[in-house]
Amino acid sequence: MNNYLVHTKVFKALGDPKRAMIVDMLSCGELCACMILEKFEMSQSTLSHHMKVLCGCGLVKSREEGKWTYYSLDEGTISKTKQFFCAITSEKENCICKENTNCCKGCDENE
Amino acid sequence: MNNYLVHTKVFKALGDPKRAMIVDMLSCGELCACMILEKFEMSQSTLSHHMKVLCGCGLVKSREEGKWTYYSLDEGTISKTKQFFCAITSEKENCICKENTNCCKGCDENE
DNA sequence: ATTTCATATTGACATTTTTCGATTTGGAAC
DNA sequence: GTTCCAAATCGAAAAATGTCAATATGAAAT
Repeated sequence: MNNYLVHTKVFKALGDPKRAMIVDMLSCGELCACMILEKFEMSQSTLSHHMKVLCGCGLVKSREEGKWTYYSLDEGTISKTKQFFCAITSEKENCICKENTNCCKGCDENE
Repeated sequence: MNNYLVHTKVFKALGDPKRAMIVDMLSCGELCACMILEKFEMSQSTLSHHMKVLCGCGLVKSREEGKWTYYSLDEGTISKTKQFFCAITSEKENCICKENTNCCKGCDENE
């Protein structure tokens, strides 16, 4: 009935245009932080923060190699998020709209 | 190359678990504000604010009837958002990762 | 016209987010 | 072991967000 939090974290991450652009960039394959930074007008620490948000929600994976960090999309999270998006936007048997009154009270507090 | 803002606004709206739940509820058909309010532990003014955010990004439509306001999902926005999500997460010919350096500077300022 | 009821708006406050410059960490190259 | 460089973390400031109580709006019923 819950774990909305897990999926909405992904949406929140994609809710920032710069992060959505970073995801777009990574769609063709992994890139190191410095490559991404080159394309944007933002400080290195800000980029690092955005990457942390993207990794934190599971949308992006990171891989260290020497002094470089390579980022790439996590296909598992992507397909789960698509499923979730479809689920909440399409009619279904066991919809929460059919549950008892107050079913949603407190559903969003960490799992 | 841009209008990321239009779509990320939808993600931002879905980035709040309560709003995602509201969308889920509306997936089976329109509901009036009081019906939605019944299911949640939040004040009436807070709900009204959340509905404004959902309508503001185009995900939800509102219809007034007497003193009631009915809300329903906007299928057009839903399918456009799905398309956008697929676009930024899958490899493509004209990906921004292939564009010139600094292509993304300022792309996110209102269109 | 008054009252009632559903919803929107306002004003305030606490929390979260975005951003930066400065500093730290840790691998590579010298 | 120093130096150099990529990236992460820290600390702080500004902006945005979530929330509520109080008030306003506006349609319906009396």
